[in-house]
Amino acid sequence: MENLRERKKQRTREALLRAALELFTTRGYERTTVDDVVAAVDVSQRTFFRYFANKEEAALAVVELAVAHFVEAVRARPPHEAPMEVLRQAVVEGWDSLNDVIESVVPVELYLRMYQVIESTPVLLAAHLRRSMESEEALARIIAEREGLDVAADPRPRLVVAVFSGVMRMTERQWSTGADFGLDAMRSLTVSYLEQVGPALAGDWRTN
Amino acid sequence: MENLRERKKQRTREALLRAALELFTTRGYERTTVDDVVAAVDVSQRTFFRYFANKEEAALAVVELAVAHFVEAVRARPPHEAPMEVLRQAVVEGWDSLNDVIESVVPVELYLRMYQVIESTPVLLAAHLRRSMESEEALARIIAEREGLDVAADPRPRLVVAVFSGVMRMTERQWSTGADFGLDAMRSLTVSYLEQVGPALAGDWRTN
DNA sequence: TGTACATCAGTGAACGCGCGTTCACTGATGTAC
DNA sequence: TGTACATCAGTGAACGCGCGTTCACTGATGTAC
Repeated sequence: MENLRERKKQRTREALLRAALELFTTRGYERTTVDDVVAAVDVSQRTFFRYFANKEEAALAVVELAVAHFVEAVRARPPHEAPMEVLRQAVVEGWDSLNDVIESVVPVELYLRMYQVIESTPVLLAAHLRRSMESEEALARIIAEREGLDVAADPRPRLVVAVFSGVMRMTERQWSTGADFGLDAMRSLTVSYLEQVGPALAGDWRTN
Repeated sequence: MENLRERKKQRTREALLRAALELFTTRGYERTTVDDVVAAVDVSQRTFFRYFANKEEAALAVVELAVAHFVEAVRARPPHEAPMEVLRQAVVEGWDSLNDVIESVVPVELYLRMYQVIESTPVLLAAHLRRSMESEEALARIIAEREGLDVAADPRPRLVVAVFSGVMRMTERQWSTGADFGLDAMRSLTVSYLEQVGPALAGDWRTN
């Protein structure tokens, strides 16, 4: 950002990203070619691949942003909190600031629509899930470090993250296919589901 | 299977599948073309696509078999068992019979090697995760039905499956990258992790 | 048991397609003096 | 403030590649009589 060259790069990247999302969300991911995107921004195809390793990466860039934001929120939790509580607090608190983070790059409304495209496009959903797996590993390491544990020796950090991520993925799914599709709805769905995990795991539901 | 034509089809399919797995596991998935596979079996490329919708499907066919086997095991659990127990029992018991199920199609050793290829090939891992998501939905419906619940109204069936699947995915990952890579090791890893989920979720680990 | 017809797995060759790569190049921006 | 050189984003055109599709066809298997 410090000099003109950097600012120009930033602008080119954002123009590409916005054009890509606009096309993906209106025409569909599969039916948008990289050539369509570069034509919209009026740069060469080569330039696109300078900013994004592949088409997929452009589609998922904005989700990556949200994930990074969440991971940072986890890192920032006070050291006395228990693991599950750290994750829960980070995700809930993350929603509050997410709006601004997204908006600084691309309209939130576009982000939300892109989310639905990802969930409903098999290749994108698949890529998204694989990337989520990678963030799980990162989260497990953060938790382990907080607790002074070694991920290779103690499975608990990975376990708690795996459980948490399982619930989050289910939340994403329900959210993206549901009627109320806004950041607030996601927030309350998250809270509600995380509250119900305990009871759901416990014994026989019929005796409750 | 009833007539000659069916038996021939079966044999063609299995020849293609075996050749594909053999090539994928030795040369790698990306560096094996569909043309390589059909050349090994000496049929036309067109024939390959008659049996597998795409290259990916051939690579994941044998995993699909194991998943279907597990889903059946879940269906077969006695009605008095609690949800989490159903899943746990089904997966543990599933391993016992899995060997025979796999072996009837392809050598188990090839199956195991293919598993490692899937875990280490980004596109395949991504596709595998997406498919797993689909089985999660099927499992949730089975659990809901057992309990006389509606998946749309009560999130607990999906929650318990999401948690279980999160743990299973972590198990797969640890297993496939670990030293002891056999069906028995997978079984004991599963049991061990499922045992530790409760404690891992509970409060502060340091007080234990 | 034989004949006539229907079905359908497999053929082979050609092709469209879009992703991602490659190259030598241009011109704007940055830096040193 | 000006000059000379270095850096590097962007160009444009061409290309390789393999997946997956298409077509009209052949010949083996199945079925009806």
